[in-house]
Amino acid sequence: MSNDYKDSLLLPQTKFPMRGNLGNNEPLMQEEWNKIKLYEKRLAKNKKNEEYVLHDGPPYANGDIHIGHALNKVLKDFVLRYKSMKGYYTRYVPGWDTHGLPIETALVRTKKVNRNLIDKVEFRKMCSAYALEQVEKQKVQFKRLGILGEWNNPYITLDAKYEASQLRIFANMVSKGLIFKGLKPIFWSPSSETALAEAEIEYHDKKSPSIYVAMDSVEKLDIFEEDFKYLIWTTTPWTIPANLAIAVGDQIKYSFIKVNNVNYLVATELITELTNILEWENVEIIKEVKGNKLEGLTYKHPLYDRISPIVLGHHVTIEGGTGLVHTAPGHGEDDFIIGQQYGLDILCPVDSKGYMTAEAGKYEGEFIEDCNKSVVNDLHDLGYLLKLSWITHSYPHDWRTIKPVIFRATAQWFASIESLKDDMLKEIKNVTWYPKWGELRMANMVKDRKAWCISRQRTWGVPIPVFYNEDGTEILDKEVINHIADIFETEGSNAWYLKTAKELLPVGYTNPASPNGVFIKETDILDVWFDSGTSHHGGMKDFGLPYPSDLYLEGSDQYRGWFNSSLSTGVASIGESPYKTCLTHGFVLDGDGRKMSKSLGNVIDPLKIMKQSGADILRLWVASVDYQSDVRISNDMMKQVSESYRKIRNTIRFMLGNLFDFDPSKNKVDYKDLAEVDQYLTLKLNDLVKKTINSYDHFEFDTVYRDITNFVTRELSAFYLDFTKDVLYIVQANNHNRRSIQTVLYDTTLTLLKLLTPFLPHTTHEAYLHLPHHQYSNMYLENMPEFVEYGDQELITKYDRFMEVRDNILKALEEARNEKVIGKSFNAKLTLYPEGEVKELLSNMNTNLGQIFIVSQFEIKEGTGKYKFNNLTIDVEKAEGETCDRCWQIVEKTHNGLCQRCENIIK
RNA sequence: AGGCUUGUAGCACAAUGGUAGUGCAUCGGUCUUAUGUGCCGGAGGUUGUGGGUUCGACUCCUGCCAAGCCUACCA
Repeated sequence: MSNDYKDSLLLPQTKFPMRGNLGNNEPLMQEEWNKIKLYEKRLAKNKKNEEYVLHDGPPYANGDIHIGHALNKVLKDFVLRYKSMKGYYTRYVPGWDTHGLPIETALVRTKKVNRNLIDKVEFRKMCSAYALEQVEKQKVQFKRLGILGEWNNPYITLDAKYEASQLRIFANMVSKGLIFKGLKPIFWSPSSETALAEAEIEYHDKKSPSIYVAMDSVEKLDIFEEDFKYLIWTTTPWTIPANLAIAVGDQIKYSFIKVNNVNYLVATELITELTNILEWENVEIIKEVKGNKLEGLTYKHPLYDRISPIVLGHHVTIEGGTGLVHTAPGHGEDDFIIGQQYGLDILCPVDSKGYMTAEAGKYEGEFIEDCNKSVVNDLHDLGYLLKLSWITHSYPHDWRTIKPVIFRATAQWFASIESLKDDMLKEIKNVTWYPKWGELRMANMVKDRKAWCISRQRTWGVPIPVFYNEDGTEILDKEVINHIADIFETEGSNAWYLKTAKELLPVGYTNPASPNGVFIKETDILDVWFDSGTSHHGGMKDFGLPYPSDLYLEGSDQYRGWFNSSLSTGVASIGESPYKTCLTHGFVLDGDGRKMSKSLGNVIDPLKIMKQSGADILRLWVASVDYQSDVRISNDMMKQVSESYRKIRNTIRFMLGNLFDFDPSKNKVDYKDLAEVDQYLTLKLNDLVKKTINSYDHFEFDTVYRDITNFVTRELSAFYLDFTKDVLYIVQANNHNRRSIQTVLYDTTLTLLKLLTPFLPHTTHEAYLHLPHHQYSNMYLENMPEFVEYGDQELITKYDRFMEVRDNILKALEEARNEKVIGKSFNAKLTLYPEGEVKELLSNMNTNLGQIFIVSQFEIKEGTGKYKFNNLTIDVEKAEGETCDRCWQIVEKTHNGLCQRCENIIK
């Protein structure tokens, strides 16, 4: 019986299971890593080496992590693990962004907190507790991904130390004159008397008056020497008192038209529409003029004795209205920007409750809705109103009171960007950007940037540490702010609310503008982008990490966000970008390339994937995609990645199995003594190392993934591991050929485990523990393999060519199989008839070719065979003879069922 | 509307301006000494689309379409 000899074979033996069961095993492994302090161990190993710092961008502490977080953190772990295994001293301090509106609203929603009734400090304490809960939750989820770092020593923007650090940057910027106060229109809710953030706005339909108003031109023009009126349209008549300009589009064509002996100027393309709406008859088009010719002309305000200019506005369109836009810088974002450009006042004759102020003249005291009526009536009486109708349109409302909101200019704090721009642009050039277009995108963004509004009328954040004097002037004093920073550092920012101004100011502080020693505290807080934007200090320098960091790695939305705010504050305070390299990843879309959303039901949950398939599967997906553009994820893709994972895992398992009796310290064969094909494999592996290290260095993880999987499938599984079985299983344990092959397998296994550890840290560690005579207690303590100069390029060239010839031979064997000449290749007798270059090649092959082709009988002869290829013809016949019960080769004659080779071995 | 980006086989990715390839999936075959495994082979493409430059375009230019990020707009 053939089975009798099975025990005499050296079949693979390993306890490394075929299935990973990652969902269950990974958490146990992570616990173990935590217990043995793996992160610290690796750091200690690199202690004396060069430092490499990836500074973590803080995720917002709210909700479960989503697939985008997973992509981000996994990519970071790839970099960190790779760099660590390269020997760099690579600390990783994770961070969290914990202030801001979403947490305020989460409390209001989930904990039913009534903001109007609760004490400010009490509310802030609740926010803090909630944020820290979220941090802990996300921490667990991030760790589940297999990310190593200082999870017990993170930077959190609500920490007292962090807040203090942030204020010191603010103080620094104050001392450089970069912080100033100005007016800016923002969403304002008269019903709740508060500023609103965009997130607190709901859009509802609202019925509004729609009015067309004619305003008298002051000048007559060379090209049109008659009086005329500028025609504007608005749905907010109450803003007419604040009108300070009319905006036109510079490329839009306008026409002077005559209707019932009155001349109007309107956009040419809107004449027909307006004729209908205004029920005009006999419209006479007189002259056309381009918008840019109108700039600088003036008109009379219809209600006041005021002359205002015609200005150019990029926002002006001909999609509706008249093509001339009523402009009130105190009541609209664009109006405001144009106002800035033209040096207009920011007139805002409306108080916090929505009543007109004295600046509105006769309308003082009227609520805006009433003012609408008054203004319309007056315009009508004065003959400036051409039409009043009512329209229903989508309009912003206060999400709580469901009452309409208005745009209202209010005093805000700004950080000057203008004076930093040149330095920022210079720094952008010095940063290395991945992908390359990042530089362009960033530069464009910075060029367009206006002053940064850093104040928010909220509660949950870092207070702006400014006091007001008795005369209303603000105290912008570096020393004072640093003093506040010191207080925050020990007491936290609640001190701002718990202490009086006197207690907060330095002892004995006086100011000429406050002769009675009375000071008022600012109530605004800092924009959360200022929080996270200063993390290069609070989360980096303060942790003993160098400035600038080596790498920032975030999603492409952060060009506008964190990269930008960090660069601003970095250049402002240090004069240098906080990052040397900036690497961005795309967004995760569904299988069809569409954005994920709850309503579409196409959201993929990383926690679920990890539970079902494992973090290593998720990580391998990250490795497999071109993350620098947008990436897709779908169940099909996860299936594909799982297949790929199984291939890798099983190949490693097979190699481990064939190393069960291999001790490198005793059995290792020197390179020069390896069989030729074993040398070839060593060289191919060496090439893989070179390519892979290079790809890792350039953050090209998908190339690493592809090169490795190709190597595993082609070089190993389909070639080397297939034919070497005839040696590994059959010959004596200590046979030189066998040890030679095992040397390659050992080298290959260890090298692959090393190269794969950034991607599959759980799997490689598990496999490593099953690798006989491994050196360290943990895979992660190994270093990356290094490229070796063997100087044997000729051997590679020769074998690469041979592999092409091999393809032909395999084809011939396949055809013979289709013709039922043979089944498995061991049944075959293979005869080659090479010519020319192939003949030369084969004669140079210093190896057992029959073994490589896994045939029982092999010959090279002169002549012509049945299967024809370039410079090679081939015959495949059924091998005649008897099958050896042990090695299954067909030989001419067996003794007791064994071939000569096996008989010798058994003895 | 503007800035930036992406579009190659079912999927993931390649291709100094020079015959469109690799892996996975699929289909067919084969082994059972890697067995929830291995090996071999086949099929699969007007490179989103219309123009242009060129002897020659996946590659360069341009219009359009689709998708994504960020701005802005809705008076």
